[in-house]
Amino acid sequence: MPTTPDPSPNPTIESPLLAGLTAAEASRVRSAARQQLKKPGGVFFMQGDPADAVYSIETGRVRLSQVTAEGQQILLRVIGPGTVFGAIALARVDTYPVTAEAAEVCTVLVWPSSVLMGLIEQMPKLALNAIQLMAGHVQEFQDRFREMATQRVERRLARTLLRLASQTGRKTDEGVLIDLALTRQDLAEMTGTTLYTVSRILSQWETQGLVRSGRELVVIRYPHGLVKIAEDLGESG
Amino acid sequence: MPTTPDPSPNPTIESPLLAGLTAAEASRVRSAARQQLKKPGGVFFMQGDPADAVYSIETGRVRLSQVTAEGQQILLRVIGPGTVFGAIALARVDTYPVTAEAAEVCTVLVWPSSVLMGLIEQMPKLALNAIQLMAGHVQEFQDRFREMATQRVERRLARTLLRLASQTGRKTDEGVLIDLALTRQDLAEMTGTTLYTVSRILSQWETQGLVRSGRELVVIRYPHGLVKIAEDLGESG
DNA sequence: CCCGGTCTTTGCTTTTCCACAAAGAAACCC
DNA sequence: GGGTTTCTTTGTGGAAAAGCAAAGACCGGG
Repeated sequence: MPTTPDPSPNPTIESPLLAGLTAAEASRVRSAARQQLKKPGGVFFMQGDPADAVYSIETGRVRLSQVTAEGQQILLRVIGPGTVFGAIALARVDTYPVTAEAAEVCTVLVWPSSVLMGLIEQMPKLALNAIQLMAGHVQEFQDRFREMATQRVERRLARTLLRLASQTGRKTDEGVLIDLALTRQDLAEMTGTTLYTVSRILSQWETQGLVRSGRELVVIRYPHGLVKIAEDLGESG
Repeated sequence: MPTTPDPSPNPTIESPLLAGLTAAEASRVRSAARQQLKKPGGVFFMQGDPADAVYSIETGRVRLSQVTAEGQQILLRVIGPGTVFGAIALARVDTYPVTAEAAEVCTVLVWPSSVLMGLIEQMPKLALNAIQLMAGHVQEFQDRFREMATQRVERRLARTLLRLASQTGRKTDEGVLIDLALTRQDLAEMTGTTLYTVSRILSQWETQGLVRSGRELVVIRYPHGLVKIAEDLGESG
């Protein structure tokens, strides 16, 4: 998708919250945040905690998960640098609906939501950025809801892997490596199935040469094959 | 759920977009909208149309649906007076991801998104309302995604009916009538299943005395029974 | 009042996927 | 390196739900 070239000479990924702000505004917003460091497994907030801060990832990956009333866990997303999370705190919602935990060593920016709301009142652009962010999430989950409602496991798994590959994939000479330690259980929780089914499907794909998989490892050797499954081009495509 | 009493002496339901604004501000925002009338089946916008306006329902019900690449349709929600839709237009998204169509005779307020964005720059409160709105949608679809990922059809259908009942239910001496013409196909599309399965489950519930169902009709005779299924209190509850 | 369309039900078959069990493989930790 | 833990694979059985077909029910229009 070469829609926009990447003009950023900056090695740090800019938070989308700050997009389009003047340098002065951006630095003002940034300086209103404090920086926070977490070790792998460290928890930013738990589902049910009071929602009082908004986060933006500088480095590392964060897992967002949810536990159902019956105790089943699902993994909503795994997000990386430049991604904002906890933005729900801007909506006077009382508690976070998800748990956010560091998958790796992470540094993040944290804004107390009252502070950020104050800034929003002074910088409409910031408000529109926040709206845009939220809108993106609405779309993502609408899409994933539809996917869950209409599609079989195999296709959903293909999509999950492709999504992960686009977010966190690293090209190697063998193919695209999902550069993130995910167990079969994790993949199952993201896809809405069981670890057994994930394992079976990966095995099958492996014999077809589409992927190579191992312990907490998936390499997509032939992305087009997965795309074909994900989009059901069938036998003819 | 008698959490909040209804203090509004106003017969018209206030758009949540205007919540907390001063009367002057509210009327200014309202007067920036034009009113639009649609007959049943009339389309506000189609999935894929340029997203250039935000809507708020005054009267009537609106169906929001989506068609997958493979042509399968799903019904995302059926919304009523006071509900805002098309708010995605605030996010510089190019096209609407859903189709909005009148389920009944509808009157709505319409803001061109550029106008509303201009107002947002002047009224931070309006921005926060929009954010809140979006956040609610994110939550809803996260929840429904999780529901789809973890729960069986029967329970999902129970939840769908309870959700509909709370939004659009009308108490009768027989029970709670879902006051909206929905076919089995519609219910299936909302629940993520097939019309056959919906029909079977409703039949089963009917023999148990939980509901009465007919052509485009469902009456919940014993809501607690559905809640039990929805929450899986099992045999013991 | 009959006809045609839409909606619903129900029986049967097939597919998909889950659930459990058990064994194998890789990583970890003294 | 032995033992433990965690992760993965694979076999088997069974439940849930989809898909298909056909008949019945309801509705509206001429």
